[in-house]
Parts: sequence; structure tokens; C-alpha cells
Amino acid sequence: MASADRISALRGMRDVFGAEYWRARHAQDLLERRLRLHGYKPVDVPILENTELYLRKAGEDIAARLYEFDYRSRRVALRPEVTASILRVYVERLQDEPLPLRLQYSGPVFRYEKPQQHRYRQFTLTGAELLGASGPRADAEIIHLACSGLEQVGIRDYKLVIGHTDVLEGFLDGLGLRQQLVNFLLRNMENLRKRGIGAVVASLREIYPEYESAAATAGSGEHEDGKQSQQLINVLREMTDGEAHQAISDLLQSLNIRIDSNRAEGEVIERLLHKIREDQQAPKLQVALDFMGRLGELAGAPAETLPKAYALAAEFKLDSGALDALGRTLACLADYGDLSGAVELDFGLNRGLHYYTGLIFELHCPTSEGETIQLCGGGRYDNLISILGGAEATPALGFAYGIERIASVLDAVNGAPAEGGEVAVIPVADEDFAAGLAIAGELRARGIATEVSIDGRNLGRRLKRADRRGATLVIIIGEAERAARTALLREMRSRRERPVALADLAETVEELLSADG
RNA sequence: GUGGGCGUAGCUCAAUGGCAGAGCACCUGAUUGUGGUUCAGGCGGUUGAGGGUUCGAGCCCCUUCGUCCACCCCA
Repeated sequence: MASADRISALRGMRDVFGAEYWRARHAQDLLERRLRLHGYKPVDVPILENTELYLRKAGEDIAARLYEFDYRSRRVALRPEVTASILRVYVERLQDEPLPLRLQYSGPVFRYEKPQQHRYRQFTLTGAELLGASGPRADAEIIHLACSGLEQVGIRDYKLVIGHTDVLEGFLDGLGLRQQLVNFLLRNMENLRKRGIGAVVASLREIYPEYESAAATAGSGEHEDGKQSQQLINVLREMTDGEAHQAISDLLQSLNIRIDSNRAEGEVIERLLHKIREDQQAPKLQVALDFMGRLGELAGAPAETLPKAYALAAEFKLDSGALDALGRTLACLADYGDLSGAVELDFGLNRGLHYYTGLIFELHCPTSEGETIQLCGGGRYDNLISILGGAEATPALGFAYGIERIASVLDAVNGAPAEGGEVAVIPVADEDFAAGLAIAGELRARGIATEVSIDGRNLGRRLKRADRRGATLVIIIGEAERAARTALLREMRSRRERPVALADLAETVEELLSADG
């Protein structure tokens, strides 16, 4: 019969086996253990959640990448991260626990992104959350914990990058920009640094086509508008959308003006208001871009970078509270001793999950190909618990490792236990199976991985199989052994073999294996 | 979303527009109770799919699907 068409794995989904499996498994075990040793209690949460959980505050970026669907009139989503679930559990069931509460988790997450190297649509996160703790001591504990996990799995040449959301966000919030533009600017911080202001302005045009013309006329003051209408515009700018809309509508009606077009009156008013306000945004945008350009250059060792940041804050009359906090966190971090990884401050750092409210950090590491990949990311999200319905505002922070990425930078030697059975039992004939299975049972009871050969081919073939599967010892039972109540114990590497009494077999095997190391 | 590369045997890949091949894996035998080597043989293909050019297409052209990589973003 002809074979049917194949069904292959979905794009971006991977099958993991062999050495790669063990590398990832080993890394995850070590990390979980390290978190446990710091008092972080494991929690298992569902992979499938209510979509709403991720829409509350995660930001549009993640919403667009969600595996999300309707099931029996319910909107559900595969989790793109685990923090939201952990906080949901806290809000739902753990609010009577004494704070601070230390929790950890491991498991798969899903993001619908274009796959490429070190980037899959399903990957595994191991993470920690510290709930109900604010201040630099908590910040330092989390950063140190993240670093010490990497050291535990044998990664020492990592780089720690620390940033703070309030420096940029605080500045933008004070500017009075439309929220859409603020979000745009936050998203484009990296972009600005890598590709320059031209690229950012180019993509800005997509959401704010008027930017350049508005910027050009903004400086010229009161242009074709008369002074009176400029005053009117200023009044409208101060109003909320609803008030302004109503005001214009009333004005048109009292003057008995009909909007003479096939557009609805409401729509015309919307556009008018939009236009009035856009002009206002342009100069602010210019200031914002200027500030961001300067901020993006602020990266490097804390000792040099922090003073520069203070100078910039003073120049733009910005509150330096975030910088003070960063300084205190760094001081607390020093109490853990020297970090073997290099620490770097980066004020351009801006993480994709938009719920971060203060400290943010990432851990990076060079790969064997000479590239740098991010292994871990985290930060503080003080208002997420309230957003998810927590009874009272509870500060919180955490981080997560990407297990596959960590495994990819470990060398093959680092944690790849032997595969399959160390011992293979080969019963030659049907009559030998009962004895063979009994021996296998004894060995397994002693913790020795044992497989029983069940293919009926000739002995040579079966030995070959056992060898290729990595068996170091083979136990052969056939007619002669059956009669003598022994088994033939063969050491594969040396090809030496000798009969051993069935009663002594398990003991002998154990000794041989432990002698080998 | 944008830009590249690649789709040929189970796997890794060859093949000036001219008979679709090799290595590995698998199976059989030399060896019906002794593996890693060797030797002999065998199985294995709608060359991703569809159309076009040509006497002739795995190769050239168009379409489409898949996949990998890069940008963006992230773990």
C-alpha cells in the first residue's frame, strides 16, 4: 500500500530529542533547583487562559502575536508568557499568603512570530516572581538570582544590562503627547538608536502623516489663522474630545451652518478636531525625539553612565527619582559580591512587554557563532496586580529564562547523560524471556537503565543493535545458560565475557558500572 | 509586514537542457550463539505542486505551496 501524504510539524514548532533534549532538560533542572534554593516555590498554571488576561496590559505587540481563538463562545489564548498567569493565581487564590511571596514556574509559551534561529513559535520559559516587595533590596535579589542561575548552568561570560522605564516614560508622560504617539516612541527607542532619527521619522509618517508639515509650520507661530480663531483653537485643545465635539456641533447649529457633503457631520467634526490637535503634537514630538536621541547614547558601565544620566535629566528638567532608585539597586547588588558578568546600564533599554513600571534588565551571552543572544529578561511591574483585579496595589517583579536559548549556548559535554539503556538483556529463545525479564527487573530496582531485546533476529544482529543504542553491558541468556542457571555477562568495549550465576548478576553488574564511572 | 536562500530516495546531498546518482540508514546473505570492520546483493523517486518554453526540463520562464535565514521584535 502506498504511504499517505506526510503530516509535518507546524512551522516554528520543533521536535527535540537526543543530546539537545538532555541539554535543555539539564539546564531547566539546574535552574529550577537554584530558584528553589532561594525560596521560590514552584507553581503550575494553565497553558490556555482567557484572552482578556493578556490584553489588559501586555500591549498591542503581544496581542498581535497571540495564538488566540474562540472556543464555544469563549475567547481563549495560548499563553505568550507566564507572568500574567502567576499574578492571576495570586489574585485569585494566594492573597492571604504572607508577603513577599516567592514563586517560580516552568513551561511552554506560544508566540505567533516569524521563526528563525533561536526563535520559535513555542519555547520554554523558566521564571521567578517576587510579589509584594518594593525597593532596591527586592530589585537586587531578582537580578542576582537571574545571574546566579546562569552561573549555575555554567555560563559565566554573560552580560547584564539594566535599564529603567521611568526615565523615558516619565519624560514622555510629562510632555502631553497623545497616547498613540507615546506608545510609538517607546516602541521605537531601539530603532532610533540603531538606524537613526531618519528611520523613525519615516515610520512615524505611517501613523502621523502630518508630522513633517506640522513641524515646519509649528515654529512660524500664528500663520493664516487670525488671532481670534487661534484663541478658539486653544480653547478647543483644552477640552476633552466629547466636549469639543459638542461645542463645534452646537456652534454650527446656532449659526445655522449645514455641512454640505455626503460625509456625516460627526465625521467632519472629528477630522477638524484631529487636525487642530495634530498641530500641537509636532513640536512636542521634536523635543521627544531629541531627548530620545540623547538618552539612547547613554549606555555603558554604571560609574560613567549614571552621572551622565543625571546631567541629562537636569538639562531637560526631569525628576531624577528613577536614577536615584537605580543607584540604590546597584549598591544593593554589590552586597552579593562581585558579579562575574559585566554590568551595563542602558537607558535606551525598552522591553516589549508593556507592563513594566521601573527596573528592567536583560542577560545576554555570546554564542559559538560569535553572535550575542538574549537568555533572560525581566523587570518590575508594580501595577499589574491591580490591573488584574488585586484587592490592593501590590508591587511585584520577576524574570524568565529562555530554556532553549540557554541550552543552545551550553556545549554538548555540559549535561548530556547517556541515552537509552546502559544494560541490554538478550534472551535468545522464547524460553529465556522469563529469566531475562526477571534480571531486567532486578537491575531497574537498583536504578540501572535496562532494556530487553525483543527482536527475534540472530544474536549478531541483536548485539549490534544493543551496541548502537549505547549499551555498555549485555546479558545473554540462551540454552546453555538456562541449563547452568547463569547468564553470560559481556562487556561491550573490551569484548570480554564470562558466565555469572543468576543470583549474583545484579550485584556484579552494579559493581562493574560504578567502577567505570 | 519587508528582503534573500533552498525544495531531488527515510536522512545528507550530487547530476553543461540529453539514461535521475552517491554516502548514510534499512533489509538479505557470507556468520541458523557473538557487535563496531569487510564483502556480495536488495529495498527505496510523480525531482514539493500546477502550468509554460523545448525534439527533449531536476535544470530555463511563470504561478503556487512549503521551509530556512535576515530585518523588526523578542526568550
